[in-house]
Amino acid sequence: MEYDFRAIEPKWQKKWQEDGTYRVDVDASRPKFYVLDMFPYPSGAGLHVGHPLGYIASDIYSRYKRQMGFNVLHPMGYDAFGLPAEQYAIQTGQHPAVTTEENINRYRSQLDKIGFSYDWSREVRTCDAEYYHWTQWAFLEMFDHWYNNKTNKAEHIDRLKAHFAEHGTEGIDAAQSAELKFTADEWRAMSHEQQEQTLQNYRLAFRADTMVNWCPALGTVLANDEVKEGLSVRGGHPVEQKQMKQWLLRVNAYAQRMLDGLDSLEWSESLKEIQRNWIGRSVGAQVFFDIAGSERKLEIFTTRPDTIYGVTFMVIAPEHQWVEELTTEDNREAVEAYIAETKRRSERERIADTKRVSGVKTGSYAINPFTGRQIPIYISDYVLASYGTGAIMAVPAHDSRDYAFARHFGLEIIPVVEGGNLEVESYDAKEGKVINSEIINGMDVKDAIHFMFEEVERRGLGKKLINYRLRDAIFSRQRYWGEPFPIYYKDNVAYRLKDEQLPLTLPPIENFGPTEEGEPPLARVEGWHTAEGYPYELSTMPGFAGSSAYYLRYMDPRNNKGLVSKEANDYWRNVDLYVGGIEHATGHLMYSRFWNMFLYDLGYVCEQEPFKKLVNQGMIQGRSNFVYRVVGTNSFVSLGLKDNYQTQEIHVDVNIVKNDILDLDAFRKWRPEFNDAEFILEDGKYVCGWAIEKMSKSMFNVVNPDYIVDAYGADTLRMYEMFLGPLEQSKPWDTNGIDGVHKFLRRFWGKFYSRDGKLLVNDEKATPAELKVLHKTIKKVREDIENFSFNTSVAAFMICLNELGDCSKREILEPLTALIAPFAPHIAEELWHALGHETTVCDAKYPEFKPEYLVESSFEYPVMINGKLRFKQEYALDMSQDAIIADIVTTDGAQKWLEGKQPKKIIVVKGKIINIVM
RNA sequence: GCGGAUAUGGUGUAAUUGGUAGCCACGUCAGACUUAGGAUCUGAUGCCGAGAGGCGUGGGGGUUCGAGUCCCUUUAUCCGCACCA
Repeated sequence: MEYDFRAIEPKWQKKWQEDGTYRVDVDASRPKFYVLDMFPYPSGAGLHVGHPLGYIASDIYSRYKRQMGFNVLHPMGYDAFGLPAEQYAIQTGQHPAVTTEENINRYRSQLDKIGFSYDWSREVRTCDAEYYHWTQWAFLEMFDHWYNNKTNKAEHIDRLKAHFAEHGTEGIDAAQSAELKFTADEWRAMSHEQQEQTLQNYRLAFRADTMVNWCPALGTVLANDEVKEGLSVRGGHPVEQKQMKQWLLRVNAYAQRMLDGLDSLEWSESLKEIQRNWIGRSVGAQVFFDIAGSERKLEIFTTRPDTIYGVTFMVIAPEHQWVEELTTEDNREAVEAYIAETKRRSERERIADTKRVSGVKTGSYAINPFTGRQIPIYISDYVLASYGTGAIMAVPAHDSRDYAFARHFGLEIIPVVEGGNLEVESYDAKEGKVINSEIINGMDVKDAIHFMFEEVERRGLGKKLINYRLRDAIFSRQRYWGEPFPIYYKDNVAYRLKDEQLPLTLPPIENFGPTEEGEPPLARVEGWHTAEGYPYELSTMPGFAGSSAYYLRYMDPRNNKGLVSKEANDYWRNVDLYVGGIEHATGHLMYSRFWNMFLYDLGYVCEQEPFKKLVNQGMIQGRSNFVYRVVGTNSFVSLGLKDNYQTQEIHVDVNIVKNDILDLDAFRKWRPEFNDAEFILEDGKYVCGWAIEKMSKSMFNVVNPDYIVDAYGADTLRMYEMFLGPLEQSKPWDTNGIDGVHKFLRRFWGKFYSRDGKLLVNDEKATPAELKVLHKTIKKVREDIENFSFNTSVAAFMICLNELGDCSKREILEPLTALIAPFAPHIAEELWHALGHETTVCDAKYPEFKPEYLVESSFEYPVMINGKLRFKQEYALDMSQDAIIADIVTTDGAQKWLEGKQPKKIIVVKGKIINIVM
């Protein structure tokens, strides 16, 4: 009987679904394990062969953990709100809800064919009202809370109000947009509107005027992680800086906790490093500089207070709030021109020529608080309004940017640290002896920095400050297809809806574009206001809103009283294993951690970190194939002969090429213009060229998993994707090796059934050699699964089969079937039943490794390492196989050690001792 | 510029973690069976060399009895951040 995967796979998929094999529930009697995939955005293109890579790996791990006796939560859902669906809607007029539904159905049918062990009863979709109810709820909780730096957690806004009423800002250390100071009397004297305005300075979800990334082409603002090199990540449209009133999340409040939390996580070092960079903690000093002839003090931030004696000028950003004030009459024209030009240049242009030095004098002077000297204040776009205070003290001798600026404008350069050659470049290193600096002369730079932190505070010039590059997340999008804000406005004050008014559902709409006045699409909806007629917020939430807490919702997806019940959360706690792409490092993975920590502060969840262990699967690139058309003809020349002709390279659909050999008939049928194509073959074959490129429709290199499943079966697809190489590594999809894996499954089948369909399995006793092969495989595969080294475990299965020869003994095959089940669940299920089992193989105990089968003799043996003898307890796995037993010991150390001892064996390789067996 | 990662046959990769480099596959070659093969099975296959033998883990150096693995240096590729004061 042949291995008929086309019959087997649908049969078991149907059975699993009918039986609810993968349904899980809270079960206090068993340990839990939570395995999560990053849920997909259901795009119109469907899944390609790269998407399931991570899903297969996590599925193998889930199934393995389940067989190990864990109660495994392994859910799946859809991140269904988002820009592409809306863009598509604008183009076609189709409602995003309709296209999203279609896409989801397509995804589901593709996923189902691969045999995943998802508990689909827990499916969530971020665009369902019953789901985004809890996204809105979490937002309102943030609106109602502020961050207390003293207790280091979020607290209710009412406590803050009460404090203000009694003590004003005295004694408050809060995460805030701007540092405010007022007394209780002043607070009480404020109008309601003013008080609300003030509270926005503290709320964790707040509304503020900020500089935002505005993308005119998309008609919306974008978060920092949605912009790359001045272009939008989605669509690649130019992005400009613009002042707008927006909702924001005070992510910055959690910067330190998010930084500290990284140490406890089992994430790759590179991913943690990306997050550390993104948080961008830097310790420095806030220093106020007096301005000549003004009451004002110019606030700057510096990490190098030790160089303050070398400050010869100041620079403020073109967007700095005091630009106007600091500009003197005779410089006004030049300053205005400079600012106009800066505005005209896009963010992208600014980034592109960072080498260009530009700037303009304000005409004002600051006073160096340590030297008392007057120094000019400049405006330049190399200082960013968004970092620190938007103003710097310039030390041209020890900062390369200040150096370039000083050189360009002929400003003074005073060295204050010994080292480097200031004729050529600045000396930026934080090491050396301080000079020309009165009170700190002769100190080492590192000591001087610490000394100056204290000195600045002693003199009342400022204080030591920790600055984070992580910025508060802009939370509103001027779009339709997202979660509505449960917010309405009255007298220009934002109010929240009551919990029982949630969810505020997204109203239907026909025209998805912005209005003529440039307002978001929701402005078109008549009746988009409360019962009393107060207008709702018009923008919607960004893509990351829905994905920030979805892992919590899976724990209790149908709960209509809360995001997740305490019971469910106490049991499932957090995600033990999270598998997904590294592209979410600074987006989703940051926001989720923030969101989770916030809910943790409020006591809704019991774990501070959402994702304990995280594995980033590599990207699967496309492998394109080419044919070579002889120029001016319709004949195509095979790769090896193409140099004899003048040819033109044409992408050919990889689905009609196998092992780089072109299917000629399929090619002729592929496109009308190739109907009468002729071929110049080598060895009777047409060999195609190839290249590694991004998987995309236009390169005809997209491989649909459905196609692989139809041709080889889901089990082959699963094992082959794992066999391709290490999970974390990016690699091109290449179907060339798939036959090997498929052949392996056929041979595995062949152990159970003869060609004429007779069951070969017998109850003969297995030999020690066969048991050794089996247990060697069990040991290897179990270790590999724990290490996410799935490619080597697939290889181990193949070796096992090679070594077993024609053994068809139940004693061997039964554990082997259970062992392979996570990788190839369909064939394993079929064969498991052929062995006479009634229950599903998913619950078969995962075979245990018994070392006694591997060991002929177990002993401690010494190994020569760097002339020292080290003892190792090891299993003697073929240790002596090809080694030579030496008669004479040649190494001095070994000879000394061996005096008076009787070694059994001395293993020598090429005349050198490898180990000594006593 | 800063930070991180990677580099092994014609290809994807493996290496008991410092101990015989190239496991397992793909591909290629040869053979068997077959009307046939893009099926199946068997064998060979790092490179040079007829052979003995020599050379081999991006390049150069070092530590070691012994290095793909550790150290220094250099090159290339990929990824992240980037006027962050």
